[in-house]
Amino acid sequence: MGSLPGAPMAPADGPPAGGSIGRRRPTLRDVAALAGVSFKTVSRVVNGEPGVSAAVADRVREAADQIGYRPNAAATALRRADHRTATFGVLLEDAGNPFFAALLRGIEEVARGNGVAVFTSSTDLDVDRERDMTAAFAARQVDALITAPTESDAEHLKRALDEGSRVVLVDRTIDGIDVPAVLVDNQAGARAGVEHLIAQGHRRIGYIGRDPLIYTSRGRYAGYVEALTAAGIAVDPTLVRREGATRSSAHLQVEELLDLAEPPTALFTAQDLITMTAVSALQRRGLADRVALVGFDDFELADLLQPGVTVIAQDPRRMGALAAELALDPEGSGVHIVATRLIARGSGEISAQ
Amino acid sequence: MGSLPGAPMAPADGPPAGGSIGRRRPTLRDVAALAGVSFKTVSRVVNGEPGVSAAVADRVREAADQIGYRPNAAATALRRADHRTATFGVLLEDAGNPFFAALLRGIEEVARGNGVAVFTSSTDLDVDRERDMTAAFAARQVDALITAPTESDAEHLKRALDEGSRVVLVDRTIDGIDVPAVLVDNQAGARAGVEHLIAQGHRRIGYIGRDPLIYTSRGRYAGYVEALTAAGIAVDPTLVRREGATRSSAHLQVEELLDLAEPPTALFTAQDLITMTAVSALQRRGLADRVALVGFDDFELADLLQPGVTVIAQDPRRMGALAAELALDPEGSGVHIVATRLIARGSGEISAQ
DNA sequence: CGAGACCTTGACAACGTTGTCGTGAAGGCT
DNA sequence: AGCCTTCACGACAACGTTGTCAAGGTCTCG
Repeated sequence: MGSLPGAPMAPADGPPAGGSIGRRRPTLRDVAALAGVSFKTVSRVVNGEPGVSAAVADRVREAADQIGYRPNAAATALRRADHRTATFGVLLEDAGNPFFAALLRGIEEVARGNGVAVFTSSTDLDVDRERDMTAAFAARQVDALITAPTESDAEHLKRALDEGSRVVLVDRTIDGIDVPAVLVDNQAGARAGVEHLIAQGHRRIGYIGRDPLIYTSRGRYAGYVEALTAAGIAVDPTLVRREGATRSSAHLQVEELLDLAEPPTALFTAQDLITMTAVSALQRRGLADRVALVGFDDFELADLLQPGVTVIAQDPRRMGALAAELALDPEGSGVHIVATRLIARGSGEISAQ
Repeated sequence: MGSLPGAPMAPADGPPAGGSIGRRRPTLRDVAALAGVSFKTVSRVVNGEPGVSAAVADRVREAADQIGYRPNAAATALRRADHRTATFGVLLEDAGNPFFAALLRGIEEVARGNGVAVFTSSTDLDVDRERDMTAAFAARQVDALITAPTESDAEHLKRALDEGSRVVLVDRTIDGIDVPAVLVDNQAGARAGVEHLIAQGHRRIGYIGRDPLIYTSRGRYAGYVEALTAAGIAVDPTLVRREGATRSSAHLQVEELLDLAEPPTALFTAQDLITMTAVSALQRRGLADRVALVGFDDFELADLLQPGVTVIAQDPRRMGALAAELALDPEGSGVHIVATRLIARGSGEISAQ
């Protein structure tokens, strides 16, 4: 709409008084004029480059403080040979999910410590949105894109690479692109969880997970199968539900499992939201103390429920921090596996019969 | 304190032998050369400006697609008269807290719908960090800064305003600056919660909240006092704890209240994390069914605890969306109050005695 | 004391885009 | 036919910064 610079609402005097009067942001030239040097010298001082005498440097710094000079990020990004912007783009499934929220915090922390600002966006597994936001971040020349990719198509990421951004995968990986990644051994984690249930004597163990399209979902299901197979238990397809994308559908699937003629005596839930949903369904039926439950992902209050919920915990904050470090380091590479651990709280220790 | 320009060390970028430095990104000129027009014409087509014949426009679009042209955001931001960057900065206390996470999602959603990218950072109530990040976002010329300010000093926000960013406050407000805000009536909400407890016959109601320095904390405490006073109950300072900043200290304070010679028969907790902590402490003592509890903020699983936790719920997603809309609209102004509502789940309906 | 090396500083050209203005051609009107 | 307006397009400056190079001064050393 309004295309011209907004009409001056208030004649607010510049932050630190003096210097430039207009509301125009002070530039290198303004500082230079005040300090009586060339603007290039100011640039050198601001950037800590050598070749400026101490006396001049002090004078310049004083002038810069006085008029409140702050470098223009756009001009810097435009002109710099390396095109660095001190900016990351982070693309996760859902910043509202505690797992991703913690992951984001881990990234933020490392980024801030290095003077890097972080763009965020949630994809909600929408591939178009993912592509759009990748493009939006690439257009803004992020130094690195840290993403938990939704599907197997890597074209948009390749393009971001081509345009000079680093790419780091987190939580999920993808074929056809060679970039650093921070992952968890989903299969081993899930296997440990299911083995834990088997150790309590369970043989009919239900599985509720998300769409196999999701990377983590595939690994966790593989771990479930592996644990059963290793124990000589056949995988019973009627006990497996793999469409638990949303909360309500997960609820339905727990109900279905419990309604079977021969219901499972234990459940393995492959994600935090599904676990919460399962707890809800079990409680509603008064089965929370009878049906064992182990969930992938730790979550707040898991220890305060009755019984406490046994989980395979990840360390999302650490995963985020690690991903950010890989993003910062031009040499960073390889697949980094962050350990999971089983936290027994009661629900997973309910024995069969 | 990393700053945007001037990396401390200039690691000589990849040896020329490295070779994999991405191809130069195509520019307006590249498209122009391919289409056989001037680069200004390409600019017009890309921006949908009038004054280009349909035939030429088609040719230009084709050329742009062919070489994968994407506008350089830095150059645009630098050159545009209005300095718009289609970028917001969001500065909240903690993106890991479910309340703020939901708020962020609300902002994201509206922003994405309008082609705006969102910078995020958590302050953890650290004023220095808040200032630094405000500066970092302002340096990147965000169109708007949406923030839940920590303290009463508005200087850094005034400066962001001066430098051309809009500022929108959310969840908390601050004196000495006239900008739009999205708030909740903390006092009315807390009063409703405490009145709910009074209606169950409670007269010794403990209060556990955060530092009065925090805006929301002040309003909620005022609501507590107001409800008691209206019911003719004197405020007993021994029942009031207002330093529950961290989880562990909140735990301590619940313990202290319960250890009193005459302990409270009900608790009002002024924030989600404190409420969770209180639930934990009550459960550990086996008092969850005897001491009533109402908390400010709704949270995941509140309905699955035994008993379910009665809360004063906010609508953080809506608050975020509203804040983003105010940020988008150059005419947006005023203080917008989003309603709270009491959700009874059991813990708040435990009667005295 | 002179030559070269070094240090400090400045002039100037980019970076990729938008804003302003100019120009030639086409079209409308008298 | 002549003049004015409109249209399509291009030339060019400018945004605020960094990279390159050169100028002038000082220092070192033979």
